[in-house]
Amino acid sequence: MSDGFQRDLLRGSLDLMVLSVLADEPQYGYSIQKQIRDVSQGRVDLKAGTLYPLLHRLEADKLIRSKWDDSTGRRRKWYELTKAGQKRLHAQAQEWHSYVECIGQLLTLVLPTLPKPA
Amino acid sequence: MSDGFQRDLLRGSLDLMVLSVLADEPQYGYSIQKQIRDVSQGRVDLKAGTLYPLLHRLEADKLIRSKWDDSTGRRRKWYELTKAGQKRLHAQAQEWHSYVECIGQLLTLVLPTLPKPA
DNA sequence: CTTACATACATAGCTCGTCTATACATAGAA
DNA sequence: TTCTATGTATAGACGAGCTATGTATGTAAG
Repeated sequence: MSDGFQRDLLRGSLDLMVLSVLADEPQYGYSIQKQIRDVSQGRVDLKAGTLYPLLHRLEADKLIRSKWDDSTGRRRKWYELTKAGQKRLHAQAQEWHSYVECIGQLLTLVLPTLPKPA
Repeated sequence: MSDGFQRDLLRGSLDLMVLSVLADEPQYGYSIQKQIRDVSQGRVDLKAGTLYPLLHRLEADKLIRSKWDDSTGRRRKWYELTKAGQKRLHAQAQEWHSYVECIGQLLTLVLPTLPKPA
């Protein structure tokens, strides 16, 4: 993730990120990478070595499915959510919110003076 | 973490949790574990094999310091934040809020219909 | 009394997601 | 033609958190 967030923060939420950018419409690896980088203002910059294995894992788990497009000079592998992927996305989003709330409580409990999120 | 959150969510935020429960007052391992379990309503239940190595790592990094208390039958190792630990805590809290906001944006951008956090 | 459980700390070894490094190939710009 | 951006891919290293196990004491139940 280059600069930006410390590496381990991503762990466990990268799936959520990728699934969520696929929620709208099918995309290919490189465009997923770019969109996440843009939305995060460059602070989450997935390397190829992170993204592609992740996509392969999601596909192996039947959460996304892929289709090659060789019609142009650039070979692109398009991914889209499966039904299971949509379910997983919603479940993970719920869990994420719940987790955030949980940490937030811990922080406000013991550190009421801590600077609040913007 | 037993049931509750999927394992990788904790990654990168466990340090933050432990540092934050130490912000108030010195505590020993077992009490840290209990407090985190209580605040999270049982959903973050650190195993000994997770907590103690983590504490040793934090101490090796000079973010906390320890002192044995053998005055009672129960040997307890009390930990407290160092100055560096306080700095790290605030930095990590900031980063956490920033990261949460970032993910939140991604979720609302592509999934405006997603259930909001409570 | 002795059995059981909560307390209290510790380490060895495993898992597996993310990272770095490397590889190959095309399109477009300098 | 040389450099950059695009586009996908894998091998190997790293390391945080997990499981399993070990030791030992205080306290309550039977």
